[in-house]
Amino acid sequence: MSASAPATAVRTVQEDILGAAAQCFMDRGYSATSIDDVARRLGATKGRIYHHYRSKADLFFDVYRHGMQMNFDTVQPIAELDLPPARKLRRMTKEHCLAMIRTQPFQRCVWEGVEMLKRGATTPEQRDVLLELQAMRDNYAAIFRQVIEQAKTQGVARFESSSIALQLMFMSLNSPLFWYRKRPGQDEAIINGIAEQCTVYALRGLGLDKEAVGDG
Amino acid sequence: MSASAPATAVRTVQEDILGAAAQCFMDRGYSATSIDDVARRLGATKGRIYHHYRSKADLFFDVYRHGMQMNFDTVQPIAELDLPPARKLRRMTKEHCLAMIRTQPFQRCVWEGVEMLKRGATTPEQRDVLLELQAMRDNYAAIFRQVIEQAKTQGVARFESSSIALQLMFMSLNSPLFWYRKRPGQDEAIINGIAEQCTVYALRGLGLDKEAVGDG
DNA sequence: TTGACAACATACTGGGTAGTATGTTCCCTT
DNA sequence: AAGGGAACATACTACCCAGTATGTTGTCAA
Repeated sequence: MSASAPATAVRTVQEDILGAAAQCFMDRGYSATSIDDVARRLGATKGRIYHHYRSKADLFFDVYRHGMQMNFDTVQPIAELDLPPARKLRRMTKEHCLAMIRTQPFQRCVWEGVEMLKRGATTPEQRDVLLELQAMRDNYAAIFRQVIEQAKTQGVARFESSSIALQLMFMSLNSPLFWYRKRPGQDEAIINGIAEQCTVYALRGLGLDKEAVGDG
Repeated sequence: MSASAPATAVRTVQEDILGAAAQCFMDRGYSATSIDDVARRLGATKGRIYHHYRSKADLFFDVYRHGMQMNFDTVQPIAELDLPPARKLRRMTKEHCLAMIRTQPFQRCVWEGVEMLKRGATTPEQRDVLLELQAMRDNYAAIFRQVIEQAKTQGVARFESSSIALQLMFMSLNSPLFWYRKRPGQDEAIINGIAEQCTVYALRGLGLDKEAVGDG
C-alpha cells in the first residue's frame, strides 16, 4: 500500500501534465504553445513541468507516444481475432475512428508529430525520438495495411495503390480530429453516429461491397 | 507600355513574395516561420517584405486568399456547366484534387488558416480578415455541397449528413496535401494518377454507383 | 540637374519564451 | 528529531523574432 501509493500518485501527476499538454498543443499548436500555457492550465508553474520533463519537445513526444499507445490498445485486440478480412476491417476502422474522437487532443499531437518529422526542423536528438515514434506509427498502419490487402486479395475490396488507399482511409477516419468539437453534455450516441458515417465512407472508398459495409 | 510595365513588375514581385512565403509556411508552419526565413528564401531581407506587407499575418492572409482564388478559378467554370450532377461532381472533384497537388504550398496555408480561425488565437483585426477568408472558403464548399445534394436527391449518391459527407469528401481530395512531395522531374501522368485515385475513393465514399465513378 | 519617391537594405528595440538556478515545503526514513 | 530528498514555486538569463526607424540606391518627371 505504502509502496503502490507513490507509484499511483506519480502516474496521475504525469497524466495530468500529459492531458493538459495535449489540450494546449491541440488548441494552439506546438510552436505557439508555451510551457507557461500548459502550467497555467494545470494551475501550476513551469517548475512543475520541468521537474518531470527535460524539455518542451520531450513533453510533446510523450503525448505523442501516449496517443499511439492508446490506439494500439484499442485496435490490436481486434486485429488478432479470427475473422474474415471485411468484418475485421469494419471493426478496426470503427474503433479507430471512435478512438480519434475520444482521445482527440492526443491524436492531434500525433498528427503534428508526424508533420514535425516531415518538416525536419528538429535537433538530431529530437529527430531520433521522432523516428522511433514514426516507426511506432508505421507499425500501427501496418496492421491496417495487412487487412486491406487481404481484403483486396479475396476480392472484397478494390483499389490501385495500397499506400494511397491506406492514406485515404486514415484521412477519412481521422477526419473528425479537424472538425469535431467536444461538447459538455455530448451524447455517446452522437459520437457513435459520426464514427459510423466516417467508417461507412472509408469502407465504400476502399471498394467494399454493400453488405460488407453495412453490417455493424 | 510604360504604364503596364510597372504594374507587371509589381505583380511579379508580390507573387515572388507570396510564393516564397507559401513555401516557408508549408515547410515550418506559420508560427515557426520567421519573416527572415521568407526573406532568405527570396535572397533578400526583411525590408523587402515589410515594404509590401504590414505584418506577418497580412502576408499569410494574402497567401490564403491567393490559394482560394486559384481554387475558384479552377472549379467555378465547371460548376456552371450544364451537366448531370454525377458527371459534374466527378469533374469538379478531380480538378480540385489536381489543384491541391499543383498549388500545394498555398493550399497548406489555406488549411492552416482555417485552423487558425478555429483556434482563435488572433487579434480582433486578424479575426475579421480570417472570417472574411473563411466566408470565401465556405462559398467554395457551397459549390460542392449543392452538387452532392443534387446527386443525392436524384438518387445517384447516398450519405446521411451533408455536412459530414462534405468534410469527408474534402479530406479525401485534400489528402495529397499531407503526403505528396513534389519531385524535380515529376511526371504529369503521375500527378494525374494520384488525383484519379483520390477522386475515385471520394466518389465511392459518397455512394456514387460504379458507372458514375468510372467515367473520366 | 535636381528632387522626390519607390524599393529596398541595415540597424535597432521591445516583448515573449525556453531553459536554468535557486529557494521552499513537506514527507519519509532511520 | 533530524536530515535528506522529492516536488514543486520563484527569480533570472539569454535568445529569438516581429516590427520600426533610418539609411541607400536607382529612376523618372519637370
